[in-house]
Amino acid sequence: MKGGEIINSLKEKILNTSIELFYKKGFEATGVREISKKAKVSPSMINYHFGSKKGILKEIMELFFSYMEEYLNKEHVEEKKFEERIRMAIKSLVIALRKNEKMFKIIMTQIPDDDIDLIEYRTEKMKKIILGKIFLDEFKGFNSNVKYEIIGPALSGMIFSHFLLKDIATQISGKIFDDEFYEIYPDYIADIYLYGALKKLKE
Amino acid sequence: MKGGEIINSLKEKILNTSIELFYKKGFEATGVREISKKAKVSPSMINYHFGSKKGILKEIMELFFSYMEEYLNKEHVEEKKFEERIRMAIKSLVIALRKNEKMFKIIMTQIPDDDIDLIEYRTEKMKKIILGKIFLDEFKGFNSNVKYEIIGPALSGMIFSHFLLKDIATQISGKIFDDEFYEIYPDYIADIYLYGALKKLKE
DNA sequence: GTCTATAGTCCGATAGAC
DNA sequence: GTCTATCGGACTATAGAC
Repeated sequence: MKGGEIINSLKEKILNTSIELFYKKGFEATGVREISKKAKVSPSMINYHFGSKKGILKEIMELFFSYMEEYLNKEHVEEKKFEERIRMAIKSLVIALRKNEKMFKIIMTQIPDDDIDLIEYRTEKMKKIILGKIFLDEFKGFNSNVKYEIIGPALSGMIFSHFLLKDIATQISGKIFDDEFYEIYPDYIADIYLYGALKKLKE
Repeated sequence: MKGGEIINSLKEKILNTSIELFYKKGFEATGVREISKKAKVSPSMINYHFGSKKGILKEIMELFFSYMEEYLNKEHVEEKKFEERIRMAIKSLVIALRKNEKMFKIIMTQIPDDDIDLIEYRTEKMKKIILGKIFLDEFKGFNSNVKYEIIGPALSGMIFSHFLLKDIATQISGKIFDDEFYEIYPDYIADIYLYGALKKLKE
């Protein structure tokens, strides 16, 4: 499971099936019987391998965040200038989220808000990714009265909402998001964010 | 219920309690017993007034969309120029969503994806709000090769994600979104969208 | 219109055999 | 490590009295 080892194939089957079902139907709407039936294992295997249904959620979070940290650490953006750093940060974030979009949606929308452990774990990890690694560091060179609690979330909002609202966007517009789309998407977002829609529209 | 009439106080109690619970815990995680207990009515009143638990969801959608349509129809932006129209559209959308942020989050994240009727109803109404009323009309004056399926969602993404991820944003940043915040928020979003973050940072 | 009582189903978790 | 069988409780919806 960790780092691509192939151990415990049954556990992986449960995990992958759970990701599909939690993504499509939601955590609460998915029963352990449904997971075990679709994964072709016994229901008791869920409790044996994960302790409880919530235990699956915990492992999904660990898998997602360990992937994200590893992926985003690979990038060396320190030596680039501001525009280029923002552009690269957007590109790598889009790639990383696209590879894990089901887990991302589950983690952002399906964690029960009364499970303090899971909520705190998510908060800590998201803080590391959003504040530490990607956005706030980039703004340190600037000394203005800009509200960072708007300008940062404005960027992450453009990206996050795409992955969270993908299905609804497809229902509304009919647009399907394929490889061709994701090739131009990060640069478009970067352009709008850095230079605005007006420049984009008039060019 | 419609247009502020005060009829059927028990039905309203159930509806308001449901909005609170669906927002906080999610639709599936909330039981009819819990709603009825908190609203201090009998569980059978839910089926009497709404037919089923899903019936509450349907009424929440109708309430939200009738409010949004009424509110957004009040604005007369046709005579303004592009920048001003975008700015006003953002402001009225933010005000309308803030007034109904709980219903909005429920509608965007809690509709069961296998309930075709509810999904289609949401799609039709969202299309009317997003495509027809607010964004796409604004771009008709431009003849460029700009991808509207990016530039439109980029704007709605900045706004929608704020309301969908508010709680997580507060957990991460500690920031609380008060009246003061919402006074500057729409213009900030408009500035970033129209002219970009770089201009904002350097001014 | 509102209640109590309950029917009928499904839930997550576990005991115990292999 | 994997299975079958089952416990105890919670679920939504409804019947029927008032």
